[in-house]
Amino acid sequence: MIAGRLLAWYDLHGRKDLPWQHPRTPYRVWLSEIMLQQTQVATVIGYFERFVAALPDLPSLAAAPQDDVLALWAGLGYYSRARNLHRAAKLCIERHGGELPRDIAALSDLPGIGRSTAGAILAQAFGLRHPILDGNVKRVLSRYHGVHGWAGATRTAEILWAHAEANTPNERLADYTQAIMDLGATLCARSRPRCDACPLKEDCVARRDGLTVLLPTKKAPKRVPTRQTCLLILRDAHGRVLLERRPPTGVWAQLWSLPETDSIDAATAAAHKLGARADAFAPLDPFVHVFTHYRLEISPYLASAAPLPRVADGDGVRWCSERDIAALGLPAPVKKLLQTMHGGTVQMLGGGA
DNA sequence: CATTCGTGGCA
DNA sequence: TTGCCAAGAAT
Repeated sequence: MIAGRLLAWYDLHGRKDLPWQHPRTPYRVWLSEIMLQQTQVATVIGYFERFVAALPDLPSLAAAPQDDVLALWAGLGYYSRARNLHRAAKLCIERHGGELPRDIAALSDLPGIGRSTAGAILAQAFGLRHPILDGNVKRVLSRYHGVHGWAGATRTAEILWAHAEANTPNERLADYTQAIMDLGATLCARSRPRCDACPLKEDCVARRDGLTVLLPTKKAPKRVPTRQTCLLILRDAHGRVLLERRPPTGVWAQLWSLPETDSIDAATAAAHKLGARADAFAPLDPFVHVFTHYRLEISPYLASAAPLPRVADGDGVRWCSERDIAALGLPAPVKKLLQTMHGGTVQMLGGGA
């Protein structure tokens, strides 16, 4: 059971001078919880003090013009929080006699109050036994219990909520709730946690297994598709290279680039269509170019080529010297490929180090 | 389940 | 400098 150790630690090191703790009225706790959503304590304090100075209780908030509420919120961001807060205050006047309800369902039904915020209000304002699961608690619990998986996934969230529920004590709910958040905000920080000073270090799974840097699990980046293509370097007797203007749409639109084919089998025909005779394509080292939305595996092929007698007249196709190429706007990976080749360091597949 | 919503701090 | 992300909830 971690509650005892957390409370003992909180008594010595916890934050007990936050403005919403004195006095700790339901209205002030609620307001602070909304302001603290996705926002750090240091940022909130000034806004909180100005807000409660202007609107000290729930009825005054409910009666205030929306412009006044938004003005007090200006700069804090996530302005739907302010609109929801205002709406919820009016709903409390209508439904709950001008007070916040002590019932988890009724509380969660108010706009802007989800499961975690409702739990925080009930525990801190009323001393009721309800767990919370904010970012700090997710970090503490995923490390302490060794829970893998992104917290946004349904299954992981279920596990973390179950731990949060099981760890919640029957007494000192306000202090316990503040304690586990304080631990997450100070010692059990995202980077460089201070495990040596942690009251839970003796049986923390992440610390035992050296997993503090891996937990909590980050959201897996979206898998970007991989595409493959062949770029043809057709070089004539003068060292010139055949370039082709790319189509008006798609990647590298309208830039000059190397001729492109889906597979090397189509290379000879593609070259002929562009007005060049070439065969014996030699593979160079493939490389990867990463776009925001996909990664492109590029397989370059080199061949000696000659312009056909009926060579294309330059519209969309041209033979370029090294100097010509330098003056054109080539895609970065194509430019690099040609520079590498001209530099003489090009590696043939299977022949290099 | 992914996206959107604001701003400031920090690596 | 850029990217990540911090006391989430609504859609």
